[in-house]
Amino acid sequence: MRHVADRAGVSYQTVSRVINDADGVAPETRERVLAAMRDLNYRPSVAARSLARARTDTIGLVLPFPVDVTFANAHFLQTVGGVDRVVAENDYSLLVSSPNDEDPALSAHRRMVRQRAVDGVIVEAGMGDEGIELLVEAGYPVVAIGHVAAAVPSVQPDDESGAYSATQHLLALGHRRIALIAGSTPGNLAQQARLRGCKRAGTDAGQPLDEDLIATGEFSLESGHDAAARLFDRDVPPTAVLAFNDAMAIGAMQLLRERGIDVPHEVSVVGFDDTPTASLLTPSLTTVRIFSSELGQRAARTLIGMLRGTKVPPVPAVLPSQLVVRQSTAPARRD
Amino acid sequence: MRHVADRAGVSYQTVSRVINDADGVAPETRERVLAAMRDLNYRPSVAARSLARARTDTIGLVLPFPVDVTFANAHFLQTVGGVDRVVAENDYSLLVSSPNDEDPALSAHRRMVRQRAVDGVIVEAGMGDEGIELLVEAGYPVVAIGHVAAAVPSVQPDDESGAYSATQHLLALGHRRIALIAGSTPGNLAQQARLRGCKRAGTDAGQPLDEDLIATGEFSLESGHDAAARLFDRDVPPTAVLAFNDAMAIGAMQLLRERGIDVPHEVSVVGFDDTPTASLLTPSLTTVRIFSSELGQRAARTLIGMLRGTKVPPVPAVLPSQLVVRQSTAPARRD
DNA sequence: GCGCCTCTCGTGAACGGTCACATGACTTGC
DNA sequence: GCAAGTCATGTGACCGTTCACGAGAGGCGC
Repeated sequence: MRHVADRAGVSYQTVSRVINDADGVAPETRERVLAAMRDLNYRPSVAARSLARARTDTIGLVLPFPVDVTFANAHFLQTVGGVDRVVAENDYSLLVSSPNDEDPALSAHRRMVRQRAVDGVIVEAGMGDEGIELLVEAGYPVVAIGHVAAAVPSVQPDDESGAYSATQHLLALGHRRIALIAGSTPGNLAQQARLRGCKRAGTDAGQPLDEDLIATGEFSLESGHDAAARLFDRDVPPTAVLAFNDAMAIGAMQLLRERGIDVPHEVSVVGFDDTPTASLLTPSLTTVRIFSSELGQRAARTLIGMLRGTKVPPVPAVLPSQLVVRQSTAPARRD
Repeated sequence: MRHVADRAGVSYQTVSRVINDADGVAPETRERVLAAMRDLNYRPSVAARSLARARTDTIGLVLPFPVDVTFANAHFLQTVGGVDRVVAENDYSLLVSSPNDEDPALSAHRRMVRQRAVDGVIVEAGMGDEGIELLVEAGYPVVAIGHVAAAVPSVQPDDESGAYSATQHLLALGHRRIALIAGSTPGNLAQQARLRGCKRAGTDAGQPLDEDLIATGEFSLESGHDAAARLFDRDVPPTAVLAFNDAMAIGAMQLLRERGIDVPHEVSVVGFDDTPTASLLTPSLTTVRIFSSELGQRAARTLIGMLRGTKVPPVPAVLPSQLVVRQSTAPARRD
C-alpha cells in the first residue's frame, strides 16, 4: 500500500480512502491512485484489514454432516443455495465447516470457534444443539436454520402444520391405514414437529394413527425403499404412505413399482420438501413444500442484519409450509 | 494475548510459543499459560496471525455454478466431499465462492482474488478457463479438478477411456444404433474427451457412431428424460443409450419406462459417474465409475503439498475410470 | 573460579491496513 | 479583509500476532 501511495504521490491514508470508496478524495487524485494500483498489481490484504477493523466480512456455515452427505439432501442443498446467494450479494464470503468422523456432534463448531475467522455463523440444525451453545459462548452471533432448542434467532419451516395438512389430505381421501416413514433420530426437533402434526391430524379426525405403521429411514432414497419394504411386508399393508422427505417417498414409490402396486390407485404416497424432481416423476409426487431456499436466504439476511446492528426479533421466524397436491395421491379404494 | 501473558506472569512471546507448540518453553510455564488462556477464555486472532505469518491456512474452492446447482450434480458433490475431508484433516479451512448471475464465467474467481483471504485455490472445471488464468496472475497456487486448458496442476478422470470402454461394451453386445446423450456445452473439455472416446470406439470397431443419434442435455434428470424423448421419437430409434452422466441416464430410463420400453431387453442404457443410486435402481445401472471423491482428495492433497513446498509434477494426474457392468445393458435383439 | 554452551524467556520491529485527529488551502458570508 | 466553514490530504497510534535477536540463569569441563 505504501508503494502505491508513493507511486501516486499521495499518502497511504489517501490510498486507503480510495480503496474504501470513502468520499473526500478529489476525482483526479482517485484516478491517479487507481492507476498506481493497477500498475503495481496491488491487492489489499484482508488479513490486515480484518485486524484493523476487527471484522472479517466472512460468514461461517456449520453443516450437520460431511459435505457430500449434507448436500445429498435436497433440503439442505436448497437452503445453502439461498444462503450462498445472499452472502454473495452482500459481499460476504462463506466459510464452511463440516464435522469429522471422530467428533460428529461438535467438531464443526469447534473448528469454527478455534479459527476466529468469521463475523457470525449460520448453523444448519440437524445434530444436537450443544454446538450452538459453544458458538454463542465464544461470542458469535448465530442464526440457526431449522428447529433448535438453543436461544438463538432461527428461521424454520412450519413442519407441524405441513405434516398436519398432508395427513388431513390423506384422511380426507378416505385413507385409514396411513403409514409414516419418519427419520430415525427421535431427538431431531423437526422430526418431532412433523410427527406431532401427523398425530394431531389423526386424533382431530377421530382416526388416531396406528403406531405400528411408523417406519424409519435415513432420509435417503434407499432407506425409503427399505422402510416401504418393511411396511408392505405386513399382513395388512397400509393404503397410504407419508414420508418425511421426498427422497424417501421416491424410494417408497420405487418399491411399490417393483411389487406391481399401483400409485396412486392402490396406494397413495406423499413426500416432504417439494424437491424439484417431485414434479417430474410419473406419477408426480404430492408433497409438502417448505421453501428451503427462502429459509436460507432469510437466515443469511437475518445474520447480516445482526452484524450491521439491526435488531432481530427473538422469536423464530416461521415460514408456512404448503401442501402441493399432485398425482401420487388418490381416494382410498373401498376394501 | 497481552492479558494472558500478564496473568501468567510471562511475556507475550512466551504465550505465542505455547500457542504454536514451539519448544523451548518449560513444561511448568506452559501449564501456567494454558491455565491463563482458559481462565480468560482467550482465542487467538486469525487475522493477526495471518497478517504476521503471511498465510491464512484457508483454501478457496471455486465452483462453476451456484451452490445449489453445483451440488445437485453427484460428481461435483463427491468431489467436494473429498476436498472437504482432506482440508479438514490438515487443519485448513474451506472458503467457497460461486458465480453470481451477472457474471457467471468469472465472478467466483474475481471474488476470490479480490479477497486475498486464501493461500491457494481449488477450481472445479466446468466453465471456461479464463478464471483460472485470473487466479494464477494474482499469484495463487491453483489446482484444477477436471479437464482444463490452463497450465495448472490438475487431477482428472480418464474420461476418454471410460467413454471408450462403455461404447465398446455396447458394441460387443451387438448394438449398432447407439445414441449418446451428451452435454450441451461443446466447449467443455471433459465432454470433448468423452465424445472422442465414444467415436474412437466406434471407428476402432468399424462401426462409426451415427452423428444424428447424439442428443444433448444439461446433466439433469429431466434433461435426460427429454433428450431420450427426442431420440425415441425417431423413425428408427436407437437400441442403446449412453448418457454422459447418471442423472441423464436415469432420466432416459424413466422415459423408457413411461413408453413401456423394457430396459435392458429392448434398449440398453449406460450412465457415467457411478452415482450411489446407480446400483440401487431396478434395473441397476451400468455406468462408468470415475472416483470423484478420490479426485477431490487428490486435488486437496496436491494443493496442500504445493503450499508446503513440495514439488508437483506438471503433468495432470489422471485417475483411471472404470466401466461397471450392471443390469441395464444386455445383448441387442436381432432386428 | 572462569569461559562456554544450552535452556528459557524477553524485547523491538514488522506485518498491512484503519481510525482519530491535525493541517493547510480555498470558499463563503458579512 | 477577516473569521468561520468546507474540502482534500497527511500524521501518529494501534489492531494482535510472529520473527529475529538478545540476555540471564544454570550446568559442565578444565
